[in-house]
Amino acid sequence: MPLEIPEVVISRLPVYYRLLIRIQAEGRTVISSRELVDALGVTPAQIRKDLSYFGRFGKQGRGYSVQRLTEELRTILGLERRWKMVLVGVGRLGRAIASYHGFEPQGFDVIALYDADQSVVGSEVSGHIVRDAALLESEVRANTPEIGVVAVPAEYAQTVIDTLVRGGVKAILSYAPRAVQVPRGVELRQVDPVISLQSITYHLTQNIDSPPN
Amino acid sequence: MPLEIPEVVISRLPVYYRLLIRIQAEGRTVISSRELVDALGVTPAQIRKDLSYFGRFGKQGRGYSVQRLTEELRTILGLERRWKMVLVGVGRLGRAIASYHGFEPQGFDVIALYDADQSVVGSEVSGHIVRDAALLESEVRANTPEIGVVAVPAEYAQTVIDTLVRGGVKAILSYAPRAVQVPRGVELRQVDPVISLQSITYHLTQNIDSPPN
DNA sequence: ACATGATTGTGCATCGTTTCTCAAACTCGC
DNA sequence: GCGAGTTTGAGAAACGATGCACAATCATGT
Repeated sequence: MPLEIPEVVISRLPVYYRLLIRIQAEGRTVISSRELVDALGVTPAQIRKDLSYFGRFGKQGRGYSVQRLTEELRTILGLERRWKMVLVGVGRLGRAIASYHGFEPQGFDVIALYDADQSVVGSEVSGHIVRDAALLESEVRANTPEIGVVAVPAEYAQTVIDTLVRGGVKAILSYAPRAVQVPRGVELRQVDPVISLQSITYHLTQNIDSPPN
Repeated sequence: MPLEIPEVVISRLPVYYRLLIRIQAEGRTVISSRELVDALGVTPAQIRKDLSYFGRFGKQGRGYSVQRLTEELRTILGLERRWKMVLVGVGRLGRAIASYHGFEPQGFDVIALYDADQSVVGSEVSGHIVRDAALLESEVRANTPEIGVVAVPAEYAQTVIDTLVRGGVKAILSYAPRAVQVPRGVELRQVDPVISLQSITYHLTQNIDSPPN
């Protein structure tokens, strides 16, 4: 059943989920697709259609129960359990990721740090002893983290990803500024602010005088 | 002329550009759309069609001149000049961004840092004296940075963005984990690893036994 | 000079996504 | 309990993006 759901729809669900958490914290109990739209950049029809791929969660004339919908999305997205991540690369960027406090409250635990540089292996970073990247594949196999986070220099990214995949990781979050490949069945997401900036500058260059809208 | 070019096309150009830089560094002078595909996840036809929105850069029977195409993309994307950015929020995340060495070589300069916390205002971070966020709007107006980078806690993100926009910034790169709004004519990109992870876990939850592909 | 083989640029068909629309279902006030 | 007003869910239309296929063009070797 869930195999024909468009990827764009999936990518919007976490946005809905996060907004609902906030609305719930504000004490609202019911909300319509129309009201959800105001905070997001989408149409009511799109929200309704997106949700309709997974079931009928709303009530005509009323809207959606905030609690019910939050729970449904949590289930759909697989956020009722915790997920284990290993972080490879403990340079400047890796350290920032390791010390980021935004993962843990959302159910994502960094369980180990790896680096190939022997001068940092063995040192402590954010409560973890940095482990030797040579041990990566075997330890991933043993500890079965689901997600590998890659923060190594661009030229090593593909090799590290290949190692993670051989170890059995099923998803990669890459911060390396390079196009990389994963085999079918492995999920890949890339975090790349420079790429984002470079599509921004295209638009800034076009609107030499800004549009009168 | 360039106003009907699909946004998806624009978003792929920086990826092509980055790959071409690497190919150029490797000494290749000519490359076909077919070969470009191997490193990326797209079809040759898509690359050709994407490029054809902007002109005819290839030669039949041969392919594209790596140098010519790199230069064309640099021009199209507006990367022949430098761009000024201000960074708002000098917490853990903001410091990591301020010290990131990946922006400057690509033409993006952080010209100033701001924070509302008086205990960090005046201190030095990555070669800049942190300035008072109360001065943000007037100093943005005076110094005309094109891009505002937002790394404040989620609850302040919208307010900071509104201030940046009032000051005349025409693009926002937001690291805040919250849906935010910008007026028409202002470009917005969001960097949000948790959102990426949450679409990953949807797929990990589906493939309880991995697909046989 | 010509034949062979390669590769572009693009019209067209296909595929996917978004938006429109409306019957059905619900709420609320009287 | 009834009527007015809302809002959902989903089929269908509209829109947009992708991939196919091929004529046109170029390089190369004989």
